[in-house]
Amino acid sequence: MRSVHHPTLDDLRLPDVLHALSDPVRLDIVGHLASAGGEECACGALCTSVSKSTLSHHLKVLREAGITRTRANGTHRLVSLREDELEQRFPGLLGSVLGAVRT
Amino acid sequence: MRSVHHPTLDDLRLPDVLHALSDPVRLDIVGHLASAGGEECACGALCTSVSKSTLSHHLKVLREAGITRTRANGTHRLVSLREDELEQRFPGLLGSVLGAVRT
DNA sequence: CTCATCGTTCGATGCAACTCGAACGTTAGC
DNA sequence: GCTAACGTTCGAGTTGCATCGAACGATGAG
Repeated sequence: MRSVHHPTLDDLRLPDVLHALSDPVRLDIVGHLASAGGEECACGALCTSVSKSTLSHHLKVLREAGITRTRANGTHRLVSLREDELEQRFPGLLGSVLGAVRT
Repeated sequence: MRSVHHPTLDDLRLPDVLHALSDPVRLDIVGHLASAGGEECACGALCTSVSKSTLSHHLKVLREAGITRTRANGTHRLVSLREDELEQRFPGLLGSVLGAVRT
């Protein structure tokens, strides 16, 4: 597959991150990823409420905002949270969002 | 003046708060309010890069998301952050955003 | 090689958001 | 009252975003 682009930490911008997190579907995806802890979550398992093209779009938004990392594994993709990196770039942000999402 | 509506803490929703914070102009406004500490900031002093109608729109978005409080004082309005209430509803969220905005 | 699976991309659609200027209250002061 | 200052609301224009189905590539299995 063609390798997908992941922004570096310095390229992350706060408005983009907040915008990526402001959509209920994406917030749900991030919540699932967080509760999975490590690296996993094939795309199809992340959200069943939207079509696969819509899901692909949301994963792209999250990836380009720097929130998730996607790597290929055979015919499917594994998506994971860039939790440690985000903590370094925007300390406490993801943690507080994840805390708030469980309400 | 007709009193404006402010949502109660229970009515605040995370996606709305994140969306309100995802716009650079509004993020700038929130940053100014935070650096002011207490209650002040007449609307006109918050942002000079947009027209007054646009500024009014952004302040409405912030207010309806539960991020700011607006009260009338004669011919102008005083806007303040609902910092303590937000901390209670979404612990750590506003603090981490304010920390990230100073970058 | 062929085929099924998984995900991306494309094109289109509908809706929401940002922006502005103009017009409209509201209020304070004269 | 009249006027000036401040902010909101309205109408309009432009843009961006979420969503879907269909078509396309890439990969592993048989």
